[in-house]
Amino acid sequence: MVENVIDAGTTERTRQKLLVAATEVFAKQGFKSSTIRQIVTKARVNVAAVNYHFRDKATLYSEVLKFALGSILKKYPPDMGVTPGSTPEQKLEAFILSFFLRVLDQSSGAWHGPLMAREMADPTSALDDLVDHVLRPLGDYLNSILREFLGSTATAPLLNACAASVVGQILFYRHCQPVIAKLNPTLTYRREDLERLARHVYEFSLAGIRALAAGARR
Amino acid sequence: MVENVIDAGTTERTRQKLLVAATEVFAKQGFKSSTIRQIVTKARVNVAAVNYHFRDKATLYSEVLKFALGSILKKYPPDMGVTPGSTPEQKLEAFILSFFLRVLDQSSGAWHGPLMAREMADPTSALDDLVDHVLRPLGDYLNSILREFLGSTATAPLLNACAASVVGQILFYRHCQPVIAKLNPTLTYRREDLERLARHVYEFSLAGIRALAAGARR
DNA sequence: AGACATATTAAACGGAGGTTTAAAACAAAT
DNA sequence: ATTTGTTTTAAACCTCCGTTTAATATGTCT
Repeated sequence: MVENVIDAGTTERTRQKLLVAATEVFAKQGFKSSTIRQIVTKARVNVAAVNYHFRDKATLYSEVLKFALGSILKKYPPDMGVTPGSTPEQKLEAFILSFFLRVLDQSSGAWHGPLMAREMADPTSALDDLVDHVLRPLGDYLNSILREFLGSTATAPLLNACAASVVGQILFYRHCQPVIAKLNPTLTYRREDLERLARHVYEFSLAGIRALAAGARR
Repeated sequence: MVENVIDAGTTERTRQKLLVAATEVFAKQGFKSSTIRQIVTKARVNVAAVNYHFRDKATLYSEVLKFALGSILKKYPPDMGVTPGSTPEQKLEAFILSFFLRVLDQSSGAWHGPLMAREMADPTSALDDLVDHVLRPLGDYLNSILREFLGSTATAPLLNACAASVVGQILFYRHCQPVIAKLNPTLTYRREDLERLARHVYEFSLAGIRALAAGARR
């Protein structure tokens, strides 16, 4: 049993290797379709490692989700590049761009987008944490920006509908990516492409919000 | 002919019972997580029935998808209630409302919305047909409406971006329904609610489109 | 009635998946 | 060097799934 020469002595612990490999597999295939044997093969560890270091497959998934979400908001904070004194327009544009980068970042090891998209569309028990710690604060922040456009008398349904309009335009590119790739094969998601898409959504939304603000004031 | 009491001795053929049961199971759980034994139990037929009447699980799924999509477009055609002579505004509003009804219709046996959402986010080999026969024609029709606003000189990227903005606002309510239910538990999807949401998306989008049309003309 | 195609059924097959086990390897401390 | 606790390993276990089989039932036509 001493014929193991593949790696001799990395310092990376097995647990960490499993987390990294599992993140990619879960992001690409979802919880149910991913198999423990796929994960341990990619991590180059034994089949029993998952059940030893984590209790079972579900616990591993939950740990992966927590880890991925913690790092994504650190990398692209919602208020990136703006100060409290910035204009509402600047805040909105920054929110939209950072949102685009967050969900469509394709740099290596950025599996946050696919992971969250899967969790939203096909929730596991881990969704509650996701909503409480990430999505609700994000929505509240967007609403605070929108209130600056719509005035303090704006009704909650109007605020929510506008927030949905902004976020929906962005998430479309994530949730429908397979379809978009077929309908529009030339579309890519490099940094510059995302900035162009973000600018479109910003201009489109700004006009929509201002029109509804004018309507509400009447 | 679809809604019938479950009765051991009805004249409903096994094949039809399988289609109905499979539609619900696939819509609720997705292709991979659904099992043949779940489907045949709900249909009250033998385990071998799927492989006898359809060739295998994948073919059954593909038939389910085809059947569900055929009926939904018949029920809510994209141009419902408008004539070729209608104004662009009327066409756009009709397109948005029919889209909302199509993806969020909650009448019993309406599993089209969840089915398509799953297929878009996590495609099987059936996606190709879906794109060619349903989604591409739908997109072309929306583009033809948008061209009436943006002028014949509008670039393809601008048209596509506007189409994405319109469709994205609608699909948000479908793809993120689990999250929306947690953030905004009071939101319901009765016919009147969908008409209100459609009106919001229409007004929001109309302002966005007109602003971009003005910008493009400059 | 008999003959023939079509449907249905219970049972089993083969494979894959998550998990467990028990032995071996390793590390640190005595 | 021996002990002790932790980690890794190969192998097996057991369940569930999609599919097949071979026998039985159900019609249909003459």
